Amino acid sequence: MLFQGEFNNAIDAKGRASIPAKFRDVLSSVFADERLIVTQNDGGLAAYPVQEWEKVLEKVNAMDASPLKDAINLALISPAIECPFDKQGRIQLTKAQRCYAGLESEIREIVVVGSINKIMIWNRAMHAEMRKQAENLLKTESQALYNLGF
Amino acid sequence: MLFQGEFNNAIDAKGRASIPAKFRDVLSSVFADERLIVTQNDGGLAAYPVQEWEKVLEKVNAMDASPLKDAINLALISPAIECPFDKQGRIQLTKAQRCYAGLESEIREIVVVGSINKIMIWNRAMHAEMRKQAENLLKTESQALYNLGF
DNA sequence: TATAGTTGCCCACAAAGTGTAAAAACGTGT
DNA sequence: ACACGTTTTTACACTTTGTGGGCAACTATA
Repeated sequence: MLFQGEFNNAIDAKGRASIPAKFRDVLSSVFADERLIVTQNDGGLAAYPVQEWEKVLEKVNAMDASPLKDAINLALISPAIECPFDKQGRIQLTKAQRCYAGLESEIREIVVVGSINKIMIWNRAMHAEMRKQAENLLKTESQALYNLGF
Repeated sequence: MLFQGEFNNAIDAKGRASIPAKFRDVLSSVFADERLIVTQNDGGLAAYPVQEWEKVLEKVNAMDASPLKDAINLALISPAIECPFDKQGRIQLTKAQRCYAGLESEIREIVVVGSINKIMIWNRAMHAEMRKQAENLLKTESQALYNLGF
């Protein structure tokens, strides 16, 4: 369990997103490397420690050519870019990244979510909507949840 | 990892496309050569550092004559021309190039995408459409993505 | 040779990105 | 509940980058 928990942070007017101190601690203590590779995934941004990202790259490179591989390259690999931290623990997101994640201009509210080996960054309103939909699905599956121990 | 990331830039009324500063840095620091060879590929424009382009040429030349080789020459090699930078970091695209890539007249919005050893330039709307289709495919392959570490 | 279109070069302005400092908010332990 | 240290946000100054426009040189066409 590396990255865990949700944090309601903000991006400033220049598009810098503050990453929770807990996640930065994980980066320096577990990975000894404060760099993040940020890509676009499923309407949000996904930030991987370099080490984890390289594992992903190797696996993708090992794939035979296929439409799936092309789609992965187009949608997930090409947009990926290293975003270094500044002294305040923030990363600068590019325009294209903010545009993709619905974080243009006036929108400052984000949620930063730990997801095992990566960190997800969402438009907070969008994330709330996704959660609502997930909860609706769960309501129809109470037996399955019970069996899982929830 | 040479060229990486997506950048929402513009072409001006004269057909000049600004290339992101990050890519220009890679050109001068890694290749020590600011020239780009621009060709047409898959509905967009592909720009190669001269050095990389020459590698491609050698490999194609080494092929035995075949319909495939002819097609490569016709569609990929012949249209290629060198596009030098102006002092503002832009390259001048020809009419034929803009026409091929769907960048006629009024269309100003492009996306410049790093793709390892080359730089792709797309009509932004077209690129968004391609991404959408890629993401649709990815949605049907969530198990495969998980296995790859995404 | 006149004309229109294209190309390259230059400048200038606006937008975006970077760095630093300080204030506000938060959490912890006493 | 209070004080303290940490974390996050705000604010401002400064630099870089991207974009638009002017102008002159060149090209092609008629």
